[in-house]
Amino acid sequence: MAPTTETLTAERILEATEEVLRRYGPAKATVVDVARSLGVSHGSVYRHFRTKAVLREAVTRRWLDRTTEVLAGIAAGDGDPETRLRDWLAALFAAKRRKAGGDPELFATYRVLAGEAGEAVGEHIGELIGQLAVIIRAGVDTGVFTSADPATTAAAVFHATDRFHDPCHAREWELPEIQGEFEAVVHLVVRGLRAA
Amino acid sequence: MAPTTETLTAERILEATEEVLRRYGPAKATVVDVARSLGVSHGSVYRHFRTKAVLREAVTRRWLDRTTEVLAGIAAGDGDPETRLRDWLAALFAAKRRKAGGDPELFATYRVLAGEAGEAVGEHIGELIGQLAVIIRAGVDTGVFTSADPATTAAAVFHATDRFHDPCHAREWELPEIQGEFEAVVHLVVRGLRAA
DNA sequence: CAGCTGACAGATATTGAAATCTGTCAGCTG
DNA sequence: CAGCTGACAGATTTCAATATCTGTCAGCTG
Repeated sequence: MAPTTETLTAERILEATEEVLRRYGPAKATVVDVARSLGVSHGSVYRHFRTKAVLREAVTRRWLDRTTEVLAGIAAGDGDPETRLRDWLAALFAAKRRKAGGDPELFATYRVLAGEAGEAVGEHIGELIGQLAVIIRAGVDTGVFTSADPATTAAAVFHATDRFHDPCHAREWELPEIQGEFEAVVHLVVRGLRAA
Repeated sequence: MAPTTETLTAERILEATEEVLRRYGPAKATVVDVARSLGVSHGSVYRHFRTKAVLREAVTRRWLDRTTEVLAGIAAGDGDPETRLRDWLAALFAAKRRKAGGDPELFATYRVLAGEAGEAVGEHIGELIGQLAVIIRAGVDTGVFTSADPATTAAAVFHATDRFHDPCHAREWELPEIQGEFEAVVHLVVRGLRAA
């Protein structure tokens, strides 16, 4: 498709793979398609990624990391912890909702990839819970939150809000009442964190 | 299969449909199979259920109602509301986990049916949230809980625990850490309900 | 005549042969 | 000689022919 003289790098292959996935979807995107779009033989792709699964997982990881970075900025902020927590949860929900609603096909594609990816998703969730733990610890330190074990509490906050970030609930994010439900859950969770 | 002299009733058709679904799964269970297992022609089945979709939804409703009944007993209890809430949530989670883990194929079958059913699932969820609202109102009345609007709060409690009852999370119910996660979320939610 | 049957039209699912893909590797090329 | 190619074996997917199913209804049966 686009025969270039440039060197074939892992980076260029990942870019091309993302493009092919966007165009053909997860079921029909093949390694041969990726090679074709780079103007090389598929054997060359296998030089950089041992298998198709490894290539796909690398694409998934990239995609997940983009979300992580944005939220890391909020978690590392220095404002009042309760506001930071609310902002973080709202940002996560908004990002997910935007992706799912804005380009449903691409979102569906990444949902399939995430289902295939072995470690990647678990690690991503671990990072997000780690960010929540930072916020909660900050709250405990300033005396606005209570928690015997911030890591466990962070996981609880993450799971209590699963409905608003786990892709398996994506269909429900279109419902008109979803924003109210989100606010009610956040209200309940924040109350549960407050120092007695 | 079992030609009986008994009258053909909606009840008997539902029973046979459940059996056929259990045996063949949701993809291969046909109206013809149901009729065959009752020893009648498929035209007779259509006399009681206008379409295959209506028949399947009726089966789904039956299945959902079995869960509702068990929990209604707990919700209507007269013990301390916090304990009642904990028991109710634990019973819901235990029931789901037992069904999903005990007979995964049957559970997968009902998951497909629930996905097809239009109103049925929404109504079922509405009933469960209604039961939670009863418990929360009891807690507000006795002064152990605080809630400006028990109906909204009940929905928030239900959604905060989605991870532990929504079938889309069924795979995670096998994880060893799930029980701890459940307890952490319940702890957080109960704290959020307590009167300040 | 109330309830059931079975043939039918259009929609959907199954099947198996042909096409394509994955992953490997010996050898070509710059 | 480092990096790429393209043919290959076995696995997977596609596609079109074939079979089955859904929903209807005129007519049979007890």
